[in-house]
Amino acid sequence: MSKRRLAILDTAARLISQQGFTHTSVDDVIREAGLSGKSHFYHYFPSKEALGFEVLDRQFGRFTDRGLAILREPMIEPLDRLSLFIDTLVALQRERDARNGSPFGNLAGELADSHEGFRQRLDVVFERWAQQLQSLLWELHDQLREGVDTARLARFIIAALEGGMLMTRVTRDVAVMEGIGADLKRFVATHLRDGKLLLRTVAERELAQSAT
Amino acid sequence: MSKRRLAILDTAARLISQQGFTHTSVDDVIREAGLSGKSHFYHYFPSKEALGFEVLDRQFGRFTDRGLAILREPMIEPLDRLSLFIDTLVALQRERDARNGSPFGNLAGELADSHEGFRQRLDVVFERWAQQLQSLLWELHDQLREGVDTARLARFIIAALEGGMLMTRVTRDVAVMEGIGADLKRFVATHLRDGKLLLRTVAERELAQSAT
DNA sequence: GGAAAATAGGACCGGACGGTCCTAATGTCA
DNA sequence: TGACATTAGGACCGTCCGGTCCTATTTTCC
Repeated sequence: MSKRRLAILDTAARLISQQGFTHTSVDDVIREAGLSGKSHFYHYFPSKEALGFEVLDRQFGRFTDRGLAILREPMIEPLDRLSLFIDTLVALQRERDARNGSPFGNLAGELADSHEGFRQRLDVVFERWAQQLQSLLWELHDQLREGVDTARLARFIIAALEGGMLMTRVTRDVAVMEGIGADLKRFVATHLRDGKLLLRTVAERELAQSAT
Repeated sequence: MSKRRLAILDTAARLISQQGFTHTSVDDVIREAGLSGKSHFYHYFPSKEALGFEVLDRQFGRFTDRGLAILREPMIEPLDRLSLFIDTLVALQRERDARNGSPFGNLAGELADSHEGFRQRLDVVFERWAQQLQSLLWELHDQLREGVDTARLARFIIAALEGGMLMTRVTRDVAVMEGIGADLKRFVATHLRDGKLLLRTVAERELAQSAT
């Protein structure tokens, strides 16, 4: 994969997350990526749609490596991993000044009904995400109350997070996302045998670690 | 308000919820509403944007009258009202074959970042919605555990529902929405003093009513 | 009957946009 | 040196789209 190609993908990813797919023109990408013209762009990608698909795939790859990876960290306790993951998404909203939201949620909102190709890819994205969460919940199996539907809980976590990012984007208020993160942790905690155990925040986790 | 005007608004609402605002052209509306041409449309609306704003306002009006109204029903217990409201949104997804999702969430996903006018209107929509939920939670005040942040809980409920509708639209699977509705009820129940009290489903409510 | 609103129909404009085509210079590596 | 990918630059096309303008006819209501 050439450097240019990567630059185009990164530029497009940024523009799409800022303006949406429809609102991002090929000319925008060409200008922002410093290409010389249309033919330069079409030298690397057969169509705008193909670019969009690749951006989505790439974005999910990054998310898998950097975001979902937290869920698999072997050195951290499962519950703390989940807590950390939620904190990461909250922090992401803060960094972006409560703009942009979730790349997947945005594309879903924009194209799920009108573009079957994107819908299917997003379906896969959410399914993989749910699987990662489910794996973590399985690890917690002996700490979980009986009868917990892990698949359902995994989807609920995603829905709450995506809904939270959507509302944060509309209200432009990071506090919304913070509240939802906190509530979500408490909800997960109610599925534990020791019902009173709340998920620790990052700060508390670091404190506990430095104490040992 | 003339009949034509209303017909245009209804047609536009349908098209926008199916294809999104950007993807719905004025010519689409003209064709589907049976207008004679551009001038006929622009006789009633100054611009496509104005049409969009009015569609949104109207849709929220309907939602307030038919959806949020459940939250205010004086003859039903507050908890049952909330349960009914959640069931209503789940049923709506079922009716629509897990398509379309929430009109507000869709517009938010499509335009929150790129169109300030829509963003502000959607902000108001979510705020009013949250206020209605909060009023209901206040009614429940003496059944609630101490320290429950009603504003935060109200926003969480909306986020979970909107996220659920988004995921349902992507997966095309109503079961997703059903699971989220059920989990959401259980989450609300954990805020009650009697922690074991689960929110009743519509069926259970009717059973209980017919028994009295 | 007359004014005003509603309906009808169509030509047209300017801009955006996805995409094609063509030519030519420059770099890269065997 | 020759083959090939990359970079460069621009002309062009067809389509869609929001919006304007103009001219009539029909309906509604005072």
